[in-house]
This record gives sequence, C-alpha cells and structure tokens, in this order.
Amino acid sequence: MNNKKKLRKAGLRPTKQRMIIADILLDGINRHFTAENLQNEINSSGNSMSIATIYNCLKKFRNCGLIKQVESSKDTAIFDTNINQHHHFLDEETGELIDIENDEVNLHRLPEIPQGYLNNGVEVLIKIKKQI
Amino acid sequence: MNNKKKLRKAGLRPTKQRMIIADILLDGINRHFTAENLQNEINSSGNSMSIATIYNCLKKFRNCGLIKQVESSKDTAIFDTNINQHHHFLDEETGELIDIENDEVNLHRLPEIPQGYLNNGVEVLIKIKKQI
DNA sequence: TTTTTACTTTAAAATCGTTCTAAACTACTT
DNA sequence: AAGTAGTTTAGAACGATTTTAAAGTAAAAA
Repeated sequence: MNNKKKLRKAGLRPTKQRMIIADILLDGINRHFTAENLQNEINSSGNSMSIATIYNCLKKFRNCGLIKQVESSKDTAIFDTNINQHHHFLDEETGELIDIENDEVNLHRLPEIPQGYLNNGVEVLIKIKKQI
Repeated sequence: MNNKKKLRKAGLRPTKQRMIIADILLDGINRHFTAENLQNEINSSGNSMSIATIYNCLKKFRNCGLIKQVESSKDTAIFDTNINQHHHFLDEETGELIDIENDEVNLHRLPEIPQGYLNNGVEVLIKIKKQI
C-alpha cells in the first residue's frame, strides 16, 4: 500500500507535509527518533517544515497507530516506527534503545488486570549498563 | 536505621532540607510522586523549600538509590519510593500508576544482554485502559 | 574552638521541549 | 466554482527543569 492510501486508511488527509513525513517514516525500517531527529531528516531530504507541524503530525500519526511513542523517562519524546508489540533494552547513560522482538521475551503469569480495566499492551524495558 | 544515618550511608550530608525530604519519603510507605507533589507535602508539613532544592535533592536521592524514577513518557518526572525491582500498571489516560510486585510477573527466557553490557534492572509496564 | 574549605541552598533568570494562537492556506465537498 | 472544514505556520506562550551566582552551612583542618 502506498503512503497516500495508508494516510487515508488512518483517517488522515494526505497533505504535502504528512506525505513528506510518511515517506521518511513509513518505509518499513524500524527506527527510534525524536521530533528534532525527524526535522533534521526532513531538512536533509531537501524539504522544510515548521516544528509545530512536525509535532502535530507525530501526535496524529501516534494516535492513528502509524507510529508508537516509547515509554521512557528521557526529557525528549522518543517515537518508534515499529508498531508491533515489542520491547527494549535501554542504556540509561546514553539513552540508546535497542529493540527486542516480542517472541524473545516470555511472560508467564501476568498479574490480573485491575477491575474495570483492559490490558492495552505490555512493554518490557531491560535497563543495561556498559561493562567497565 | 534513622534518616540521618541513611543519608550518611548514601554519602549525602544530612542537611536540614534533605532531612525534611527524607522524613516525608523514607517512611517505608510505597508511593509515586512528582517534584510538585513533594513540594505540596513539604508545605503541608509546615516547612518550605525552593523548588530548585527539591529537584537537587530528588536527583541526589535517585542517584544514591534512595528512590527510583519511573520510566514513563509523561511530561513530568515521576519518582517512586519503592526501590525494589517491581513493575507497574499504567493508565495512559490519567497517568495513574499501580505497583506490581516483582513476584507477580514471571519472566521466562529473557533475551541475551548485548555484548559489553550488564543487566541493570527489568521493568515491565502493563498499559491499561478503562473499560467502556 | 576558630578557621578554612567544600558543599548546599536559594531566588531569579534561563533553557528546553512542546503546545497554543490566530491568520493564511489547502484539501475535499457541494 | 464556491463553501467549509481541516491544516500549516511563525512566533508567542507554557511548564518542567536546570543554571547562575551569591549567601549560607556542615564538616575538616588547624
């Protein structure tokens, strides 16, 4: 499916700006990035875009499930083009994230979900530290 | 052990401000809180403290292992007085966190830690959503 | 004890990531 | 082609956190 169709299917108008971002992000390659990283990529591709638009698009893309936002206590939001349930190694020193595929983690005996709630995704974070 | 000793053991000078914070946080009760929450508690206890000092202390306490910082992509840092390895339910709508004790999650077959790194703690986050 | 030194606290300013504003623009519908 | 609803934009605003630099304090040295 081309990106125009992907955006339409997600309920988003395929504007010029969203297409530029989709062409960068939705190429099937898994990557972690910040709004600033993306702006640099946009600039490198010969385009330019207001940072407000970039934030708007990232929020829309995230809410539509085209990308994910990683749970991490860094000062900057980190997004992920891998939208399948998966996990991460996190080097807390550098902030570097490494993907862990879902089938590499075997979760036995999950605790019971609190009354009145539904399970909305499990994320395992394995914090790692450079060996000295 | 009293709080003065705990601070000394952690390598921190037991200043008046750190003692006020230690008296609030290190009472053995597990809680999640932000810097602002803590400032309110300090004020309620009849004391007052510069917000810069509160941030300084929280950073020191965290770096010494007296408290933990929760991995979560909220806009405000969330701290946790439960320093044992444990996990959380997260209601993404409200930001509410609920503790999951470590033995309630059974992790079989963790992936291999990348070359040159050491495991520095595992955190499982179960995102939950209010049932409609 | 007094002095010295290093560390800590503080208010206020600065910074940084992100969101808001409101005007101009553009995609889609009629 | 005209209308309308959604989108983009620069710049202002915001909120959390950090920095600054001066005053204060705890611990170490004399």
